[in-house]
Amino acid sequence: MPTNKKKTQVTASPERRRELLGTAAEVFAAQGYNATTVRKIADAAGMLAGSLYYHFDSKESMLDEILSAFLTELWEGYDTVLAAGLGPRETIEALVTESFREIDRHRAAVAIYQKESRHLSAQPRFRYLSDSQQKFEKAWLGTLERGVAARVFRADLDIRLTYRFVRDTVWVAASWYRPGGQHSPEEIARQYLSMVLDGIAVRG
Amino acid sequence: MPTNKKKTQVTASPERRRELLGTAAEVFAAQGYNATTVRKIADAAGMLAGSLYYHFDSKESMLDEILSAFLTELWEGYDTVLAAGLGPRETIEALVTESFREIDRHRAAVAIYQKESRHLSAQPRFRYLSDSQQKFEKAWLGTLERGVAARVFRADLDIRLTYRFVRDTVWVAASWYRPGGQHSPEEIARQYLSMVLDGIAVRG
DNA sequence: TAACCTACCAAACACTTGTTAGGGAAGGTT
DNA sequence: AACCTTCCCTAACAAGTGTTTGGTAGGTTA
Repeated sequence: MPTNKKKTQVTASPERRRELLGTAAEVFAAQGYNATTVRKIADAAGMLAGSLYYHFDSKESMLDEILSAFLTELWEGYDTVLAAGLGPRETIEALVTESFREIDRHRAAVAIYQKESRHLSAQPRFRYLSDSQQKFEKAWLGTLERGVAARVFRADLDIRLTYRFVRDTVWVAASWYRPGGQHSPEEIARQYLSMVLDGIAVRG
Repeated sequence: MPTNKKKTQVTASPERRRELLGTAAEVFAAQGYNATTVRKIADAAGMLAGSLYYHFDSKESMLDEILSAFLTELWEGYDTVLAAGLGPRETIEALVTESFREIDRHRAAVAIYQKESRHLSAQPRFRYLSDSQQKFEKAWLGTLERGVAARVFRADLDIRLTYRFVRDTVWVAASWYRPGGQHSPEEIARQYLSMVLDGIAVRG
């Protein structure tokens, strides 16, 4: 018999885990990770604080699971886009669209990631956050550089500034986006791309 | 003799208060408000936790003072711009430039504001955060609408989306901006404006 | 010198925090 | 009927939290 299983995972059902992680993510996103007590999570889930430890072995592991699940799915989509061999502009368009779809699916996780990733990435357990961020930068910055070289993106801008600009414009949307609103993720992506690529000024 | 003074403000010197608020703001910005203990602040200030209460009457009042001081100064600058009677495009340019100057001066406060304002604004004590946000929206959204009417901004974009776009792209900069870097606030503002107004794509 | 003020320390307080241990009810399996 | 599994509760724990109280070294004033 295998003995190295986590004790809390021996009998807990995966569906219930996902359900609880969902409510935990909502509370984390709304109140912030540190301001969220396990009792608040338990309240939102309709149970008592101690009962959470039947499914998870710590508050931190809930956060871990939420973030890593999100990043795993995110990179699935990104890698598909990056492997498609598109041109720079089309790659940016696809990445932005994919990002908004991800915000649509993992709104809470994205919000948490935005608020907490900076000071979490120092912890060894959340090392994968920095790794992801580096991969992220490589993908976006590389695409922008290709675009400048191919003369589809302007060459007179500081490219790192442009990178941060594009990156931020996409992800901060998670702070106000609500699924089921009047705009679909694809529509929001279209408008964002239109602004980033062509600007908001009327062309003279 | 006046008796309605706050007890902790009777003898504390304002200079020392500002000094301590500065280090507190740094710690809040780096670790997050809730994750920051008063002992950490005291450590950073080279004193013991209890000694902070000679200058301030609570941890929350430190946060309050940091945020309200920032917003007061911010609106001083904004109101000057808005009262200048500039055209829509020039108003946007001036607001963005002013914002980056504010980020330069109150980097920590801006970072705190960004992370915490959402869930703080529910508290009655921080009501002024919502007030400020409303004023903010009125100023920016109004200017954008004027610009669309005057045909200097595109009419084919969702204006609320544009507002969020412009607003967010400016303020998230506080999360990566470091004073004394290679770009001055004005230079960063110039490049941001160039991207927002004209886009990053090469004009065909 | 004596009284006073400023700015801090030392030590504790009541409370909240994440977490654990043991138990038990419901329902399925043998 | 006995047993097992799943899922939660009750009740407590130790550590950490913001805050208070009383004291005190050193400078300033009377």
